[in-house]
Amino acid sequence: MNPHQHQPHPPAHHTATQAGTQAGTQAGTQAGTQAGTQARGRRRRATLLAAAVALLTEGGFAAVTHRAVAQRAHLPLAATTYYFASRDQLLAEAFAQLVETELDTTRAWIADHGLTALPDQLATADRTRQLGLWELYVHAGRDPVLQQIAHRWTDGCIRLVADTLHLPHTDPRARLLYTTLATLWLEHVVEQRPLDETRTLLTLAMENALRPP
Amino acid sequence: MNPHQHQPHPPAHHTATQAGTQAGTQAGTQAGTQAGTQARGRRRRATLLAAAVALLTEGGFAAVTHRAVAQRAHLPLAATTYYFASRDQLLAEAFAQLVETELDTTRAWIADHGLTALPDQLATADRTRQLGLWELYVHAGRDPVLQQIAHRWTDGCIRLVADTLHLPHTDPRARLLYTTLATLWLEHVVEQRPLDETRTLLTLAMENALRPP
DNA sequence: GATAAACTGGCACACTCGTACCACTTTCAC
DNA sequence: GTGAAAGTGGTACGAGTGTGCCAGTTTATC
Repeated sequence: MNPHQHQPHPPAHHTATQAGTQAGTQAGTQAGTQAGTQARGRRRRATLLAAAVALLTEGGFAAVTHRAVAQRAHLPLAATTYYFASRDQLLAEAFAQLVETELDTTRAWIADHGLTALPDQLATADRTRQLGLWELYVHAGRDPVLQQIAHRWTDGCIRLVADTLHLPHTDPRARLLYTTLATLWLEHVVEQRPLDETRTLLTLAMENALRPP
Repeated sequence: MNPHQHQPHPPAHHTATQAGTQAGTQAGTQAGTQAGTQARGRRRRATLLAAAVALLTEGGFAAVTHRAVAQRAHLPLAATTYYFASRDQLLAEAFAQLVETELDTTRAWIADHGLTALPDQLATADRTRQLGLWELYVHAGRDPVLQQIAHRWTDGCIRLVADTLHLPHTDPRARLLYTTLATLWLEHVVEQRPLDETRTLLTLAMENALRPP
């Protein structure tokens, strides 16, 4: 029986990414059941999601089709509609996961190398992956659910900058530095501008942001 | 006879936007001929382009299909493939035109209201239009031709900021201010963040950028 | 007028897409 | 065990896509 016939979605196979979307829909049904069977199902779902992220990374979200995802995950086509209510939901979760991974990666990188070395991370990082990320970010403007994730992403980045500079999360200096950072990053990803320029501008922006008012 | 069968593209019905793509392809053939016939053709091409821009504006570039463009322009389907070698070319020219229009609009607005009032323009402006614009900007990262247009767009914006501040085009202060501006703009378009915050941040960024080093 | 080129518009091919459908097997609670 | 629920996978439908094709018409040049 396909669970999407009349209900939004059954299993709790998700990371804490789309909490707001379906919290509170008849919480009683999923009480004691679904424990053993779903171990494998959960794995399958994760495989599909990973495949979606990979495809997104390589070809933008136009590449994330049910068939492509299924093939990539070595699973039958119908598995995609079984574990995800629609393509939109698949995309949303892929976006959320991508954002989370990206934030973690960057956080670790900054902890190791410092903020000024960020341009070097740009050079190293997977450009097409970030292209997909930004693609989804802009696309998020057309979809309320995605918009929420996009907002969280920005907030995460701002917090990241603030933490690195040992500033409070709401400090406008961190906020402003992030805006510069974001554009430089986006321009690097889209236009592939020379790295030297980016490096220079970033240092300048940091000096600017950190000198006393 | 369809001109796209074996040649890239025949008529010179284009604004000076994609100069690099087909300059120098047998310049002799289009000498004295094609002057009167093409008046109407040129108009049709422009109509199609306008339709493409409109669709882009409303539904992102997923909405720009041959059929949709043709219907919107009240022209037969085949006209789209006659005047544009492919959908990609249509998108590229639509992007170029959108960029040009947007730059002009913003220039005029700044001339009238000043740079600090830019957030108000954001509030007024057509959000979905700019969503389409940014969509194409990011998408440009995957296509060399579009990438070039994207680059020109950024340069145009930077120049715009520099001119407004009466700074030389290469002044890093203008460059940096633009980066902040761009992110605030993008965030407004995608995330619909509160306008007050944007206003405050912009003023802060301007003070920051303009005070002496 | 005649000839060639530019242009027109209807049509269909070959394809991909999201998703519904359904017979089937596995797992779990009793 | 037995029956219900969860999970599986093959298939097909209907819609929409880019684009090629081609018999026509209009226009420009001679």
